[in-house]
Amino acid sequence: MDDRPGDQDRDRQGADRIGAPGDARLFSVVTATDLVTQIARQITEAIVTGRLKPGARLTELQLSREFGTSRAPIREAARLLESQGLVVSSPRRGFFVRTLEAEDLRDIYELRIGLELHAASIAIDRIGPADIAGLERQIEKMYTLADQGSFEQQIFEDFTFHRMLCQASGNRRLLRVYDELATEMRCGITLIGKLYDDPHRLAGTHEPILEALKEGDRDRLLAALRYHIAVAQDAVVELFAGTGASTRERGSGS
Amino acid sequence: MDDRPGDQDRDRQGADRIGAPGDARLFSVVTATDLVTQIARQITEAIVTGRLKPGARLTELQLSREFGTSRAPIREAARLLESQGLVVSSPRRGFFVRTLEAEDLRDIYELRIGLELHAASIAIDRIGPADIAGLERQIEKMYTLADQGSFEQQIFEDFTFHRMLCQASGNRRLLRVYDELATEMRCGITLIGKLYDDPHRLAGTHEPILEALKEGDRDRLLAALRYHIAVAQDAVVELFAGTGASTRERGSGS
DNA sequence: TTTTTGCCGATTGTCGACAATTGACATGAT
DNA sequence: ATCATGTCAATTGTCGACAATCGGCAAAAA
Repeated sequence: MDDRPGDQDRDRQGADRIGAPGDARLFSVVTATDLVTQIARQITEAIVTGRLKPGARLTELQLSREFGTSRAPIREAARLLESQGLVVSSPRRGFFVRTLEAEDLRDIYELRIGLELHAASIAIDRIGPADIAGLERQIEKMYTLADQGSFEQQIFEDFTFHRMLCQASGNRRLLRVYDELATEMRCGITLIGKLYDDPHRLAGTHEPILEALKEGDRDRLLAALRYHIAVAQDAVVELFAGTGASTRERGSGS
Repeated sequence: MDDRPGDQDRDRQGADRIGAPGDARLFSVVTATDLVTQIARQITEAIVTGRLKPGARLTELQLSREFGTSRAPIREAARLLESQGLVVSSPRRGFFVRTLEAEDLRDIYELRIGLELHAASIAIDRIGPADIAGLERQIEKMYTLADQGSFEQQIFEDFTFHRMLCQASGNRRLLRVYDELATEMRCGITLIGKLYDDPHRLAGTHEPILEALKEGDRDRLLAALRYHIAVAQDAVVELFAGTGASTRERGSGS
């Protein structure tokens, strides 16, 4: 009776050191990801890119026809997405793409402030040169993408920056919570459309954060980060309110 | 085509106002909860009470025999638990009850400090007399349970207090994150056994928090809360290290 | 006309079975 | 003795089908 899992929650991609150290890899790992993962990924993609509108109904039969699978993997993928808050399930009516109210966005950003400030406060004591260099490169990437690059890419790289910050805290659970929030934010942002008029400004607003982090100035770091997120929050909420106060269409009758 | 969910994420129990306002309810609602929910609940219960030891292997067949159902509900329940971090799944080996390392506990409590302090900082501006009264009652309950009451009940009521605090923030997502953390903490605490020598002390340590909250003194509130959680963290981590540095048994051979 | 009742289609909840893959063991070669 | 290979049981991944349940519509009664 073998009763121990192979690896707990190590990164699935981290299949390094196969042979002797320093050998050039001949092949890349090939993973047979199960249908559940693929389906969940595709649905997530459709939601965050806005191809699937909030409130859209998803029936298992329809999805299974579309994916060419049986309903079982669909169900599991849907449950996965439900636990991430991307869809909600009405007991016997099916799944619906999550609708975001203005209140939800407020909650998300409010929580995000607390989370990232805490992460930064921890990270400033633990961060090493490698992490700082990574953050610098990330800002660089954002600048180059500001000239050429889609809106979605810019948002994505912005999220990556903040993710790296959370990662620098060394707290896995904190990072997981950030990831959960990030999906929800993406879900809400894409349906707003253009967010920043000037992409360069988006890239630039990260520099004070990095500066304070480099100098080890906790107060300035927290202030800069709080300001940065609050600005984003105001922009999002305002734009969101402008587009109609809710992603859910009002009921036509009654 | 009807394309709107009946209710988004309102409480399922909240089936009030059936008839005219003020009528006495004749019957209580009867809910036919599906197998997945029941199974997930039972497994969770078994894990947090320690009946299922960390690292224990769970095969679908065994569980389906035990529950008397097919494997489908088992699978979905297991996935649900996995998303909550109570079990981990090795791709084709099955599910294993999550093992907690000392590092995990450190992460959990570290995150908890950030989360609850943020919650308190928000709540202090929004909290009303009703919430404060609720917190007071909760402390009372803890005192009475200190004399008579099981260890698990005391822990449970302690968690309830902190949960109410998070709830007072009015931020649904923050509350959700706390709930996630709470299950993980329960998962780790029960296997340690007795935590506080004096249950009265456990109840008493909450009073400074409530006092500061009542007076609207933010600094004192945060300090009291930080101290309270840090004490708990130290106690847990220390006891945890004492019992063997990890919930996972070391490999016997090798 | 309004309300109640019965029915029906649509959709999920659950099941049993098959196929694919894994890890472990035994066998054979070096 | 050690390593590689082939085989096998165990377990998951996936499928198609059946039954239970729900929401809505139409018909009948008031």
